[in-house]
Amino acid sequence: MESNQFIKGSLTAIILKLLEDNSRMYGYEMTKAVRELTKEKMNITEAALYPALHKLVDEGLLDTINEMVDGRVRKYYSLTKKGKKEATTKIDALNEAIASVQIILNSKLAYE
Amino acid sequence: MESNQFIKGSLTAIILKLLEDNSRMYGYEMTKAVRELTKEKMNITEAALYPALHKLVDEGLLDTINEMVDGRVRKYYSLTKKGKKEATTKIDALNEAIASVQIILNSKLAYE
DNA sequence: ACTTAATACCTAAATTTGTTAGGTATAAGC
DNA sequence: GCTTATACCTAACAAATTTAGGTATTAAGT
Repeated sequence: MESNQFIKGSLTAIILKLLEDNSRMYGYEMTKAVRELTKEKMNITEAALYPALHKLVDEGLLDTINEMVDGRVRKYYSLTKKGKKEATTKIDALNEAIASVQIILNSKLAYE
Repeated sequence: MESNQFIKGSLTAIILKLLEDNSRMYGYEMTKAVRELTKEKMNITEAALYPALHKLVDEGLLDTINEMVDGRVRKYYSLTKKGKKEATTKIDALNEAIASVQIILNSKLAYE
């Protein structure tokens, strides 16, 4: 997995989508989920993920609950009410952006 | 057009795709082409475009030729041999990245 | 007992990329 | 003479991600 440079800015939407479908997840679980779902094609690094999660908490889009599991702390994230609205907005926006990119990528663009 | 934050990193691939289809284009023309093709949904600002073009020239992926048209200089860009190879690679990579994002965005992801 | 892999959290410095906010200059339309 | 469109550009800043670590527990292998 050389690079993720193509999905810059989409990380937030991906996090929100995961939490829209799962009600609660913890960070490490998200990285595994994305790797498995995309068959190792996409890897969300923890160094990118954790700051992104903290920012979403600061913005009031996510809540957290700590739970002890097997002697380790897990920090579960879930969408706030505001987060649920934002999830819809951000996911729609990303889908539209992708649609635009695909117009460019997947057509013969003899311009003018 | 509030923001392009979703397409970060894809600008290079878009430039290469435009030049793959058109053999030569100038910067201002690229911005117009993308706006028109995406029906104003995507806007590539000149401030993002020109530095990106210069970088691709520095990397040996693009050649330039200046031409006088109506008393103004136009700088036409075209793919070098190396640029043609990179175009294929980068476009494929972006398509795969998009496919991965779509797996996440467009399915019920009850994980675990 | 020791080491490695997996789980689970995290940060800091540096880089990359893009935005914001300009600047220059010519041509065309009113 | 003023505005819009064409056509190039840069510099300062902000945002997002990468690189490169760190800490700590549990499970598995030797």
